[in-house]
Amino acid sequence: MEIIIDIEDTEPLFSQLIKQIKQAVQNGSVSPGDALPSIRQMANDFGMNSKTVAKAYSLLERDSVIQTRGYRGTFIHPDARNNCTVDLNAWVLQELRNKIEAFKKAGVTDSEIRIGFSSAMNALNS
Amino acid sequence: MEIIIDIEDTEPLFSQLIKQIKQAVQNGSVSPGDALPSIRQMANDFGMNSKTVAKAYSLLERDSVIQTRGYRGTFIHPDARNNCTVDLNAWVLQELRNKIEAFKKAGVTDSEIRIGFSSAMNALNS
DNA sequence: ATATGTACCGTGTATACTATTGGTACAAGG
DNA sequence: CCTTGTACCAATAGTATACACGGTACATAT
Repeated sequence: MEIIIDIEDTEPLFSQLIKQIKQAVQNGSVSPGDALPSIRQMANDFGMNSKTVAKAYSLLERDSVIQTRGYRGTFIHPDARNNCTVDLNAWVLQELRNKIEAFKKAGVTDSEIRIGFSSAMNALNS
Repeated sequence: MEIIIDIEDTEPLFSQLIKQIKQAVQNGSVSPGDALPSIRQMANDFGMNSKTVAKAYSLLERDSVIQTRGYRGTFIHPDARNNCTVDLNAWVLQELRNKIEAFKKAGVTDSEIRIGFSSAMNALNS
């Protein structure tokens, strides 16, 4: 598995890491069950903070691309190859587009939509 | 109809204007069919820019609280009393809350939701 | 000429928000 | 003592955007 992190890139580091790992899974560079470097290991190798790697790992686990087994380390998920093609964000995007389109047809202003979105997010966080 | 605009208030001017007019309708200070001051008139009376008043008027017309008849001026909508209780923004808020709640249950991060929202808004504007 | 609402171009400012990153500490286990 | 993953709190910098404002122009009609 070959990973290249470009600090100059505008793309966030954790996002780069996710992409690279998913690519490695799809390339076949890594197989289900393979062990991944630990969070701190990975952080040292690329000069990143361990929190940044942890963020990437937690997102990858949510998507069932990897599996964390606590102190035993992190491994490629059995169904990694399928799961890393599923794009949760694309689903979110589509759903939101439909809603926003409906709002606009009703005459709602962009500003009002944005304000409503902010309110909704705040309401669900407190 | 008595209108009071407070520049010191943090609430936007156009928003204050909308509220006051809706209140006047509900109070009965104005009745359906009554004429409203013209945009420029209203702007002069309160020392506001005419664009600010125009914004308030256009939103009120969208909500069918007032009716603009071009060069003939602006009047209170026949169904103003009912329509000014309908809150379009509340509807938007509720719809978005439902969607966001569904996203969160699926494990989508707040950040990802926000990014998806931005993307959707941009996509529908270009 | 004057008045109506509306549309387009623009400017600036202040604010609020958020993503990213970092540091520290914890429980569980070898 | 070492590792594993994870949770908490904090600071920074950058972005985005809402808001108000200005000017000009148009078609319409008195």
